[in-house]
Amino acid sequence: MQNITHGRTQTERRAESDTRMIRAALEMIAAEGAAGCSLAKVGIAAGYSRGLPVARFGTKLGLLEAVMDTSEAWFQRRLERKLGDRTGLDALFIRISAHFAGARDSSPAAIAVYQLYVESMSANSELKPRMSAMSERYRLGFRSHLQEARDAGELRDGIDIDRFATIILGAVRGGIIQALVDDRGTSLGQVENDL
Amino acid sequence: MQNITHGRTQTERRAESDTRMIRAALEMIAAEGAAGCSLAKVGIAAGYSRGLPVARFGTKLGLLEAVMDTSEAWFQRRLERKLGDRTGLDALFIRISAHFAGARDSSPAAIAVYQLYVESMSANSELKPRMSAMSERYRLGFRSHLQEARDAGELRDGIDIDRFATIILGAVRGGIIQALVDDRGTSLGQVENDL
DNA sequence: ATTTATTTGCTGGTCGGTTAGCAAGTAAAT
DNA sequence: ATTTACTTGCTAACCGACCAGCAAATAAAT
Repeated sequence: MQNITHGRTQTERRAESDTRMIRAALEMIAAEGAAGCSLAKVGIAAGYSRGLPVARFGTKLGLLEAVMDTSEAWFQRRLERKLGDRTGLDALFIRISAHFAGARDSSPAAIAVYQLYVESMSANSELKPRMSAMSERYRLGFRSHLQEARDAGELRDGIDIDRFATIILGAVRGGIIQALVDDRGTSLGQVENDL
Repeated sequence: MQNITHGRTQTERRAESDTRMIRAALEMIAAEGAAGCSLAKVGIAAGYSRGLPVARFGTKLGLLEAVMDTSEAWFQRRLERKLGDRTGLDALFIRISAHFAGARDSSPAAIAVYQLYVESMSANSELKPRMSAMSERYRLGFRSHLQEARDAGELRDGIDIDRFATIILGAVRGGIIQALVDDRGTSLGQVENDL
């Protein structure tokens, strides 16, 4: 292909408009919730027309799922980079820290995911199975480190690692949500330290 | 007043329509979130016209605040009845349990409050100060029991009761939200036990 | 290499439905 | 009779979604 002056390939165009719309949706969800993130506004905010998001994602649920895809991939990359090859309690703390970090530096992706998560509590029930799956994945992440820790003798006996993983995930989420409501990160580091 | 046949007093009429509308709003918020709770639908669901909620609460925010008033009062009564005159760790556990209990028996009031709480994370920012205040009140509730416990020597030294209260509240809320998303109360009792 | 055909990215008009809120009216209590 | 509870008619704004069609990119034909 020549790509002489300003002509981009169709694939490039599509990729750019996709990422720009997802980014716009991310910020809109983080700022105003899923309800405040309308298809039309996303298109305009991304620099296109109000019709494009529906042409691309089909329906609003489609847009939200694309948002989830992107955000989860983002967090996963970030987490794996931080984890390296650590295991056990060491890895556990890093994993906890990664959850807090996403919210602390106010990454729209992290906030948007939390927003969608809590909204799936009742509304947007179509996202609920996806959110349950995500929770279970997170929980298993904690659980695997607890397992490693127990195998390595880092954990005192008589600890139900399934329960413990659930509690950790709950506490982490509760702390983050609290910090997001009580105006963005006053005591995030504090909570993070005591776990 | 005579109240001869079937005529109720104006105050009674008003009180009944008020409570019926609040109750309808409560259930609607618990089921579909604040966005899905429209003024018109509340009026109809309460057995009146679509216009009454506006006539009574003025604006949607007014309705939501009335909902919060009712729910907080409801929880407060319930809590005080359960607490009795207990103090210290004893009271702490009861207070924790009270939070879980509200969600476990699927009381619309409790669920609606959680819904509004998490939604205030970004949307409906007009409710945010109110939610912050509520959080602080809850946190101080836990803190006071921790204080009593420390004074009574029930607590080991070197514990920052402010931090600890924050963590407890976060963990409780995280656990409840988790249970509400992951389909209503599988592991609520579990989480409750381990605190 | 140039023209033609086809696909694809993108726009904007439009429709049906829902929303919050106001204003004017009716019914009921005082 | 007058105040108060409640209903109904209405408006303007917004929503998700469908659609016809333009323009740029790609493929096929010459």
